[in-house]
Amino acid sequence: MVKKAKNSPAPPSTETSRKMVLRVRPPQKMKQVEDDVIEEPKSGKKPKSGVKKKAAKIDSDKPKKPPTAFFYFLEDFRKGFQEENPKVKSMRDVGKACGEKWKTMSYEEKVQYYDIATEKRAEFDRAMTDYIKRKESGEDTKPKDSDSEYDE
DNA sequence: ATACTGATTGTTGCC
DNA sequence: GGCAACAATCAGTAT
Repeated sequence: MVKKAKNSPAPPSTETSRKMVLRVRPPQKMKQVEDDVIEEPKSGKKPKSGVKKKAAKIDSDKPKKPPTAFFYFLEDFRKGFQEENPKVKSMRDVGKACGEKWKTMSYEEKVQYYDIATEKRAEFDRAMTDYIKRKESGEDTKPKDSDSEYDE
């Protein structure tokens, strides 16, 4: 008996029809106004599969995708894992262990993280809207406060 | 020394 | 319905 492999992680009633406007990739080719332009500071690596380009992410203004429930679980799991496995080095090993345990977790246990992720997504949605609004409003990134250009 | 990789699952958007 | 790509993290590896 291999136990029911299908855990059926189907939330009874949490998020089903959530028409979130989380647009990670603009489907339509916008004007693509190269204002700030995505100028890769590096050799010009663009995100392919397994994207992980760190360093010099100028898009600090752009709200990135919020971590999923699994990621939140990872954060917590990582701490405990490192304590019991100080020899473990990076997330690779932890991730595997975490993923394994994640599958063994019950929905009730996972739902906690799901809830967090859901909230984060909502917040992200708002952040994105605000970001877009701000951008359309005319991205006024002027770190120069004080220094009144107008002489009063 | 710096940039990138790998591994995990979830979420999301388009075709 | 399914795929592709991206989200964090961190040590290790490659140039």
